[in-house]
Amino acid sequence: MAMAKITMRDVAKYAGVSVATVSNVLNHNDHKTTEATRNKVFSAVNKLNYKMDMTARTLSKGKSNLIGIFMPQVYENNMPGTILKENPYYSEIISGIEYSARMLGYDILIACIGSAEQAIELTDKRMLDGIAILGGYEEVFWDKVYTLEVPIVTIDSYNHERKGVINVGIDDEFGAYLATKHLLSLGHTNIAIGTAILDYSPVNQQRYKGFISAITQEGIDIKDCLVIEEEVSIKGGINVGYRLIKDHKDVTAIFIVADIMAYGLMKTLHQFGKNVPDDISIIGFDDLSFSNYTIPALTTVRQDIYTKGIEISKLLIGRIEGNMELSDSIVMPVSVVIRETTKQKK
Amino acid sequence: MAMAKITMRDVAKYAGVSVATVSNVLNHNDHKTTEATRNKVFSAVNKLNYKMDMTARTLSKGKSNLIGIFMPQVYENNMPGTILKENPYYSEIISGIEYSARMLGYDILIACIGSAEQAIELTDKRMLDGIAILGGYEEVFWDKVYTLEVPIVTIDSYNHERKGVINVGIDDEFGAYLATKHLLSLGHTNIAIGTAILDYSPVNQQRYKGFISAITQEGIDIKDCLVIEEEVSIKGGINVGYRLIKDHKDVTAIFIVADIMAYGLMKTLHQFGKNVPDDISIIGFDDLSFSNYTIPALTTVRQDIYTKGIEISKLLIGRIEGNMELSDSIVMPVSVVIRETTKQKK
DNA sequence: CTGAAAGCGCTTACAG
DNA sequence: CTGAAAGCGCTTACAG
Repeated sequence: MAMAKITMRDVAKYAGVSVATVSNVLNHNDHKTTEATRNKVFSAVNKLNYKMDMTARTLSKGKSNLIGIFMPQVYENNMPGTILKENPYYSEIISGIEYSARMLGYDILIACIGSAEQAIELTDKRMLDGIAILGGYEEVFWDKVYTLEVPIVTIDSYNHERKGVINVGIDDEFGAYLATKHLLSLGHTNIAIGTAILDYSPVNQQRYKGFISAITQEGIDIKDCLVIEEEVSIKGGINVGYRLIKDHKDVTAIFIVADIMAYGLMKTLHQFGKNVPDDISIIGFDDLSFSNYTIPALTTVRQDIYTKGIEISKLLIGRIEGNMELSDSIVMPVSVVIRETTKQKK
Repeated sequence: MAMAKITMRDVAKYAGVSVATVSNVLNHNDHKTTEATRNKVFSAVNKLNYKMDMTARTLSKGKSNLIGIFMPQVYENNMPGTILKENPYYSEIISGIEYSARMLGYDILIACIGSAEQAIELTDKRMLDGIAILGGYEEVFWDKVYTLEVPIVTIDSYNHERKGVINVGIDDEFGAYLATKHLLSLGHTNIAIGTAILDYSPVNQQRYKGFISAITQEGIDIKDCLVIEEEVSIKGGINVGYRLIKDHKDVTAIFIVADIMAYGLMKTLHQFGKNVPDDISIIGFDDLSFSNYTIPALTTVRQDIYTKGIEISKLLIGRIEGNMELSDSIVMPVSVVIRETTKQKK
């Protein structure tokens, strides 16, 4: 039953040429072959339904055409999980990375990693041509990962420059500024911010800066603004809600740094009988595809997550292939999309 | 800068043994080596920080320890996307597959595929040891894919048996039966079902059967029940809502076959000023992690998606490794979780 | 332009 | 128990 595998040898024999020539034809080293030879080879390939063995090619070229997408292994309720499962942001971005990589001739290996060592090991043992790293990690993680000699692209990182790593990010500060401006323009003055733990999140430090600029620019004392730091997840958003309800009945608007947190926040506010946006206006960040469908629909800062994924592959592969023009870090645009969770202050 | 790669040769030399012996030690062919030899080898491995080159190993063993997760390439608004991005069901299941595979020593390659040929090509060229196929496809797709000689596990398939392929599924019929029973127990008699296009979805044919059983058992004429067929997505759910609003003001409860559709349905009903559950009760299917946080929280049929992913890897790898005891198709349990979208009929 | 040969880093009979 | 050698299916100088 198991048919013998068709190799280049078979193709070579069938076409009446050498294995080296088949290789040259298939690798489009056209200056090394004549058209007649190429035709013979291609027709043999079709006839025999030959498929290149990427494993052999990888071993011999030292290049796998495989890129790794690494993301943090997380635990909730003691169950191992992944950021993939927790936050649709990652599904959307991976979707873009995969599509674009495939178009460029690369396959995707995904893995959740608990340490830099795991990332390094996988990269080495699978001979990955490059890796994209999703999620936030501590400084020491990056120090280790950066010893890898393959191209790396980080996403939303703020400390890549020192190592010459490429990053695909957005203007977090400006996005937060716009969000806060929007709240301000609606007449709100008692505005809170719901954010990730700032000490651990450079991204959110940027967003907080944007928040401060807008607030300060309006002549409001930033010290009067409530800052609530919680985990970036639905549960984190729920907690933001509790803390808001508990002591701060005077807050009329909140900028919350992730749509996923906004979902949790809305849930808590609803539980406590608060109406959004009548009692409190909310603006999120990300514009996850679901945000258009919450009730009420979430006003948020939009970033084009899928396109971000596409750019990640383009840059990473650009660098892998030595195309340095394509290999600079990029900052993608943000904009606010106004839906139903923000409203003029009463 | 680029350090020379450490290979088995280096380890062998350092340990003062042959490459074959290193290989035997590392592959735990313990009956072929003495403890003393093993110790020498392991300490050389540590000393040199040797990492097995999986590419070489794959080529030589014909086994990659790589498994493929394939899912459909979809398009929305002419943009290429993936089911990953559209439906959290897939993120959750992939999360489980990845975790379990990793624990068992396998890595994961993901790819969106537009045809059976792509699946076959990837499997061949990457020498995948086995594949998990997510999503629904036409008969002809399966006919082609089943020519592959590696183990395959399908998810929620109803036509795998003829080919001896393993499947991980749930009791769709029973789940739907329970859902409908729940609605019935609340006094509803005019119950609709929102489903995928039945002709294309064996899974939903099963669910429809469960719906029919419950309805019929109650003495209600199934012909009086509204059946609305739409795509499984938020947009599909929105359309279910439109169609429900348009002509069927007498329906007081609906069973909708996917939580993701329920989200869209709730959105439409809200837009038209219908209150859930006061005006209409909704029960979904899946229990996506977000379903606990919709407003109101969604009553639904729970399946443990993450665990399903874990089982998929276990079965697939079990079969890859020839452990046939572990290799039967399994049907995982379902249960209804009552939250806030269903209510006693007024 | 084409081919013979060595090499990529492993594994696996086979001899000893 | 250990090692020399062939082989997995490619690519890549090198000769011709």
